[in-house]
Amino acid sequence: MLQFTKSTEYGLIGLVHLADRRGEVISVREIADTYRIPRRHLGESLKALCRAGLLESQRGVHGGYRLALEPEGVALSAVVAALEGKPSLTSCETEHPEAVGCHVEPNCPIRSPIQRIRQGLWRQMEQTSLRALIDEPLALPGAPSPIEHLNLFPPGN
Amino acid sequence: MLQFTKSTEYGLIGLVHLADRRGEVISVREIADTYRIPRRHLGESLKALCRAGLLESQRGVHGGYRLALEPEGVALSAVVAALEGKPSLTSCETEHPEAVGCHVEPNCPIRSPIQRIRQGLWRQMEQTSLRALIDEPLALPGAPSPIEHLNLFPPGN
DNA sequence: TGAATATGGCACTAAATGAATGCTGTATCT
DNA sequence: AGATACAGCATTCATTTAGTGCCATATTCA
Repeated sequence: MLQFTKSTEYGLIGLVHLADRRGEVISVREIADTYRIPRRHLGESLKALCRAGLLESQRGVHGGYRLALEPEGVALSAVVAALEGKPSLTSCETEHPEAVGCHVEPNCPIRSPIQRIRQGLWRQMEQTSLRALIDEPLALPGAPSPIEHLNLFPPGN
Repeated sequence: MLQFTKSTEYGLIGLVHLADRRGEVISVREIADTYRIPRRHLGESLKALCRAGLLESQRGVHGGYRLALEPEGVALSAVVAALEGKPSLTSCETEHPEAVGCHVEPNCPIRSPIQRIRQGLWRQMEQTSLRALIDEPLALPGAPSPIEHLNLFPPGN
């Protein structure tokens, strides 16, 4: 499904919590207890964000994490990239489609359109900062011309 | 992962193929053979799109499917909704979070922000028509103010 | 200095999801 | 009547994800 993983979800919870108390070093234990999410899993997410340079860690008794950047400088895309990789949307969007056995090429009619869709979604995440996540209604992009909506959500679903 | 399912992928391939030869009734066999994708799986996708009202079917020897609407009237969101449901992005975005055991509420700091993200992505898919998929570079939404990109794709990934 | 507590890194198991196909029925054309 | 194609549902198998185990290293404090 078109859905974030738990790793990303936990990572975002952690980031928002750390942004709220910026400057402080906060332990995984505290964050996990606050939101009652799996401590170890949250830990793995924050470790990854640390490796990605979005967090700074401090070991030892009063250790924990803190933001390495201003909330304005952290893109949602960077969080997702660190925790689940850049999305491909379709399987043939790999670097070497043949290698994974994509037989559709060169006839595939959606390869390039879907790549554009992915790029659009990705760009939107690049333009969404941690700060926007925290305190503002998501600034929706200027609307392209609307299309007719027929049977958008038919009863069967 | 943030990725379409094969069902959606196959459905989009079928839709684009049908849009290319609009008005004609084309069989699953022909489409599957053209792109060398699993016939049965493609069939299930087109069945679902038919139930959703995006396609019309004709049974019998020269049966098959054709578009029920103009390509301008088919939103990407409708296709995704028919084939994999409206995305939730996070598990707590259900109608009754308590029922699925979301303990994070009411402390969850990302519930509302992530809902906005989902809505933004969804809106973008609502504004992307089948026609746009076929023949135009994806009209990217007017860019919100860009943010600094630091460590967007660090080496670790 | 040694116990306690925190992150760092890797690996593993179990549950959930997705991909693909099997089976039976119905409609249509020749 | 027989062949072909969609309709609907179920089932099997593979992949992905969620969660945890284990051990090492760093830091604080008694």
